[in-house]
Amino acid sequence: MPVEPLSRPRIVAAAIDLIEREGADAISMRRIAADLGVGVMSLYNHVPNKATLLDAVAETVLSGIEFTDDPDADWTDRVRMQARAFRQIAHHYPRCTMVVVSRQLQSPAGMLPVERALATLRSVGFDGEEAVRILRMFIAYIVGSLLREVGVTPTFAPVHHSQVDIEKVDPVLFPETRSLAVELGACDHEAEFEFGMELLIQAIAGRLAGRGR
Amino acid sequence: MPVEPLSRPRIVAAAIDLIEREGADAISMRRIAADLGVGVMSLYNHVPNKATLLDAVAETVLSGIEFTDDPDADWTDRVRMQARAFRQIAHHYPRCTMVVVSRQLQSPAGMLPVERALATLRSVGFDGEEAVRILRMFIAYIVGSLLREVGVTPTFAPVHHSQVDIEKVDPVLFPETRSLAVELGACDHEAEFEFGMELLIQAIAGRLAGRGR
DNA sequence: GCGTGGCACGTACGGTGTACGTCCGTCAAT
DNA sequence: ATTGACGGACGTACACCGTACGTGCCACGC
Repeated sequence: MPVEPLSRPRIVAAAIDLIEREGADAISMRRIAADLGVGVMSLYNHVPNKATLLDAVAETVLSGIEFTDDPDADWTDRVRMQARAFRQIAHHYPRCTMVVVSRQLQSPAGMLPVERALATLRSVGFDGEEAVRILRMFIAYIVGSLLREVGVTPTFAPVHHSQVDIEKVDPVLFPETRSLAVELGACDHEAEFEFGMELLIQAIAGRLAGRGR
Repeated sequence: MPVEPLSRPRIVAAAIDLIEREGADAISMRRIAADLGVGVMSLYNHVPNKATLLDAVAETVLSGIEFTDDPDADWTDRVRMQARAFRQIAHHYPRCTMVVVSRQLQSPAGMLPVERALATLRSVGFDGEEAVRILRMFIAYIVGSLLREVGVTPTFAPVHHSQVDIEKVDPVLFPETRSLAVELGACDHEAEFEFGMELLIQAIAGRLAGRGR
């Protein structure tokens, strides 16, 4: 039986699968090869080294983003949709998120979202420099949010939902932290993300209005 | 001559030093021990394992933040100062930044900035829930910004200041990216950070005003 | 004097990424 | 049909990693 021949996409897929099953730390060339039922060194016929394999993982994950842009919609809705699409990767590939954000890559997969966002911002009336700045700000916010989301479940450890043991914090040194312990302990990532995003949209909308005068 | 006895702070300092000199990837218990002129296993008398050593690194770096809070200043200035203080770590310890943000820790070092920020926000009039949300948004933005700043110099590689080879991008597929290549290539991190921060402050100021009516 | 406990250290084991050489199946040119 | 080249799968080997474990030293309380 001719098993599917080894190929770069198959290797990348196996890597993603392994990361999602056992976490980013568990990944190794030997484990990937074993999962594929193949010798370790065979991988190197298709991938130059581990680092570029991880780059390929990031690129593949990123290219899985589904952008459904409606040019007729309100521009704020278009921004919302694009930001949410980006965040979706954290749900589809939670364990891969750290790999993606910790590795800046220069490829069409990373450029397409950029192109879409710039087009949207420019169509609203922002000039080039502003569009780039606003985009960078959005990306920083989204990346930071994703890091928080995945950071809270590094290994899907026992729930441990409160970051800090309430009893342990000194009420005189940290009065606010103490009194807000319950709010700090719980975190509805979805709501949190939407809250910040709305604030950002509102801020750039204000900037747009102030610019029109 | 009685060389300074081995101790946890000395080990942590050596680790930070090593990371700053050779990058986060170069760190290993053997290298740290060698730098200290000491056997590898001696480290384990003061540190249970590598993971908690890195936690200690993060905590030490974080506790180096200098907060100079002026309770009489305008609250927007106080927020500005706290955000900038946080970002300072990326300048003092550029190579350590990734270690810090990729590791959520629960310790006074991580809690003090939180306490300060919450106190500031509450003093302005935000209720607990809002203060936590706003703080989380700010942290997400700052962390994302720091990641961008350190990501651009992963190994202090040859300048390589333009993320993408302008010639390589297809002008029909990526018209905006192409026409904004120069803006995308250059990035004044300081200005970029300030821009986003001002937008955020403006946004929450607007929220505060709207809340007062 | 004599335990005793902390600390530095060496050795060893199982893991990692990957350089290198070898083997074999396929295909082109003779 | 024979030969030659070549690409891909694979095994071996090396340097390095984190760390469990045992050994020896030295300063201390009794």
